[in-house]
Amino acid sequence: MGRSPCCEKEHTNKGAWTKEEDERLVAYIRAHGEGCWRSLPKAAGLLRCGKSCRLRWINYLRPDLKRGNFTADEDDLIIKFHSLLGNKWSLIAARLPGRTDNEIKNYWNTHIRRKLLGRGIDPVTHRPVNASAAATISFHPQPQPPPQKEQLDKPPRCPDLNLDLCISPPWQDDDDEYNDVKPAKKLQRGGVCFGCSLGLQEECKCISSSNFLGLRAGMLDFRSLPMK
DNA sequence: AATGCCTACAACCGCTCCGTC
DNA sequence: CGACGGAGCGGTTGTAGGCAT
Repeated sequence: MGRSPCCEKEHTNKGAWTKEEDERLVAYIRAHGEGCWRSLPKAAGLLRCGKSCRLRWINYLRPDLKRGNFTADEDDLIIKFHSLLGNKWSLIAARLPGRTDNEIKNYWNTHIRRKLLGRGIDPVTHRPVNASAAATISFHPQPQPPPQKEQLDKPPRCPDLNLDLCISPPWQDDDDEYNDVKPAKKLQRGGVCFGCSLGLQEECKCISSSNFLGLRAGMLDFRSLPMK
């Protein structure tokens, strides 16, 4: 027995939203607030999936959205955040007020990726393209003997890449209790805050206050800080 | 004017996370 | 402690509009 679908597909509209649908959704959320997306469409009189309503509100209808072109400062921030966080668009969006994860993701794929490639920078590794190629080559520099069975079960590890989403002092690697914590929890349990890791925070109590990535303090507006 | 290609972005889909029971 | 269900995330797709031919 599988999970029940999030909505009755045969009774829901798909594709672009009409002005009337937008107005209904906005009016309902203004009156009742966000939340309970699954039941919202029915309550609001919309023939839409709850997920679709949530996406439309978050990415397009929310009143605090900035919209319009990205500034050069925002470009730089996105690149910096992406170099540290990877494709964690929601985390990046949380630090760019008025921007959504979808918007940043699209902007990255259509503009910034190309911009970095044009500068000869690999948009995935944030290293010069030639260096990335060299790193790839050096990863298997010589013909390798046939892998053992246990090696086949594990993906190859690149020695240059730490794929764990964790920016933290090295001592935490030896902390067994800490290693049992899921990555998302680790982000909230200490280490250097995101501002410090970028060199944007001049005075910060990130370690003592466990304010990594600004998750405890809420949204940080890095645009108010000097760019280096 | 017609056609084809390219770009940008809104929206969808499938999966994971996380709270609740 | 595991199952379930809602919410959220990230990858991908669809399509409208712009541009070149």
